[in-house]
Amino acid sequence: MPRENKTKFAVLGLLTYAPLSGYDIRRIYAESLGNFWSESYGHIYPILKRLMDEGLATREVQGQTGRPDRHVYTITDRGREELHRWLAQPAEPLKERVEVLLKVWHGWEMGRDVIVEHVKAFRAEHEALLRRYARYEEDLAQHDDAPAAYWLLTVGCGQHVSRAYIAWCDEALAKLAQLPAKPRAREEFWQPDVDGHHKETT
Amino acid sequence: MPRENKTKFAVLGLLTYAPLSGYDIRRIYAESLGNFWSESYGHIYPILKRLMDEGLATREVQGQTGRPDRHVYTITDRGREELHRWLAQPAEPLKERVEVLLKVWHGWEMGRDVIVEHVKAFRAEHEALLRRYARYEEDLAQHDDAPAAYWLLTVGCGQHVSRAYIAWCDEALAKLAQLPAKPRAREEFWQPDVDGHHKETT
DNA sequence: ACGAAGATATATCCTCATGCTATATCTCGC
DNA sequence: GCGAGATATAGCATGAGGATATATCTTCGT
Repeated sequence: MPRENKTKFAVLGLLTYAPLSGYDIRRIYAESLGNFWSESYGHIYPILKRLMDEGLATREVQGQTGRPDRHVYTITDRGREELHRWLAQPAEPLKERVEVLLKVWHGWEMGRDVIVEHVKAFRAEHEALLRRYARYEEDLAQHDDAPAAYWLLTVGCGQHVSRAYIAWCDEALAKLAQLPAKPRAREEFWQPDVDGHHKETT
Repeated sequence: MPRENKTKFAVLGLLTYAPLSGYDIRRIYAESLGNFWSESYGHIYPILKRLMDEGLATREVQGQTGRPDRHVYTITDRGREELHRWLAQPAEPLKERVEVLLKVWHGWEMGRDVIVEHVKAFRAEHEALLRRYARYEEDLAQHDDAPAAYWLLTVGCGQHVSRAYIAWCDEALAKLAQLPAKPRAREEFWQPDVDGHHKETT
């Protein structure tokens, strides 16, 4: 079975709350779903068109004086069914690409100090995220709609994860401080292990 | 500036440790880098070909009796320079797509119990990951090469994150237990807020 | 001894995802 | 009155992902 287009469901999901245009969706993304679901904005318009073709949404073109027309999409009953079908399915396992870890992994190739900088930057990134989560949490706390309870859960997840990353950064920085600073000497290791004593050159 | 092909550097990075074939790379991925860096195997062979075209690696074809030939790639000095150039650059900010959170976000649309199942499955996924990390950590602890210190750091990160996810799951399950089970009644909320009292129907 | 299952090995295909860019006009502050 | 930024839709090129094709050898159970 081919992979499902997740963007489709993210967009469909937003349409359950109100009829929206592509531009609206993009804006709402940035401040809510964007916390845990990266979206390619260039993908939204094609998806909206497809939703219409498949009968999962209807489009109403609102002519505006001066500005380009607003294409407002409304979810249909079939669209809602399709969303429910997906929501009921188990989520696929997480696939991560943590670039900073790919760099850390090659630490010995580059030398310690470069890695230290990467880890520090990563730490700063997550401190900024935590501040962002706190702001969003405050916003949500103001209206106690039932859906907001679920939205708050997703924010909580981001907070747990960012705190974990920060804790790891601190731990990693402490460990890095005890490693030799020099990068590898070219033929120093990973030789077929015949003699059993390949030490680093400090 | 266009986006950089990260796969290229992941592959190039592995080649710094030994000359490898596409098949080798795929296998090594699965058990080491795969912990934090998902790779599309269908991408590895084209990348290897490109590395050769760009003079970043050389290829040696080892004819084998019976089996297909092994194409073994060796990194060149230019390849190593290219890798170093990338390693020195700051990592791009993390972009996540946590599918389970996208489902949780729509919890009110589906009803509580479906979400509870998703969270439980997510929890199990990370407990399995933690077991995997523990095994890998043991393996690494056996040979105390200098590069292994960096590899251990990446494992530590995975452990922090998985523990954070598990903690969040427990917290979320407790909170979910206190929410009403019923999914939303269609026109119950997100109306333009004229009257200020839209309650859920429990 | 024989077949099934799985490892070894390279490669392609199609779709999804991403980020940049194009295009056009209005609004607001300076 | 002019530039910066918001409003609005859309296309393009490349990166990423996963299923599948192909072919042979090894290992294990029966």
